[in-house]
Amino acid sequence: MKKEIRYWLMKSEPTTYSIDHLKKEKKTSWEGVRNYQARNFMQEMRTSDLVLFYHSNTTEPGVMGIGKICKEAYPDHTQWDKKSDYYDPKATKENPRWFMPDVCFVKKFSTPVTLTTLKSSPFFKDMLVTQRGSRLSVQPVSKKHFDKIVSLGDR
DNA sequence: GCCAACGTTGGC
DNA sequence: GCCAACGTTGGC
Repeated sequence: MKKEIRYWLMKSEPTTYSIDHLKKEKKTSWEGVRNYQARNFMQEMRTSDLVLFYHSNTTEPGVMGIGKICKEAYPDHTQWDKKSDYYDPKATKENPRWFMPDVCFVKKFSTPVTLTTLKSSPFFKDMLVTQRGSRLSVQPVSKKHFDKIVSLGDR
């Protein structure tokens, strides 16, 4: 069976969870996503897929480094936790609504690839993240965009 | 802190 | 099933 690596972009607010947190922990469960489109993308993710780790809602939003999917989507336990911000009263154990993969650390860029950089080049103009009003926190990325961003960030 | 863009909710 | 009201995201 053919197995092709796919590429993704995942947003996180650095005050909540930054690339440095991931670097230190090596691995994290991507809990808290409460958007169906983002959830569906996470369910498509396969082990070894690569992820652009993006900082949102910060002074310089942009891609900070690379992660890798190290466990495929499974139910997000915070949906059942009444004390959690991510609690969803409509989710049941029999019928979980929300799923998350585990993401492992690969590398932190020496040079972050900022949203400004991405927006300034026509090469990236059809990326979802550069489109105005794109709030989607988990997005597919093409190989050409992934490779280019890595070449800009990792040097 | 503002606000545009977008997703979700709920009344009808 | 429509759509107005509301809540959230996230750049600036």
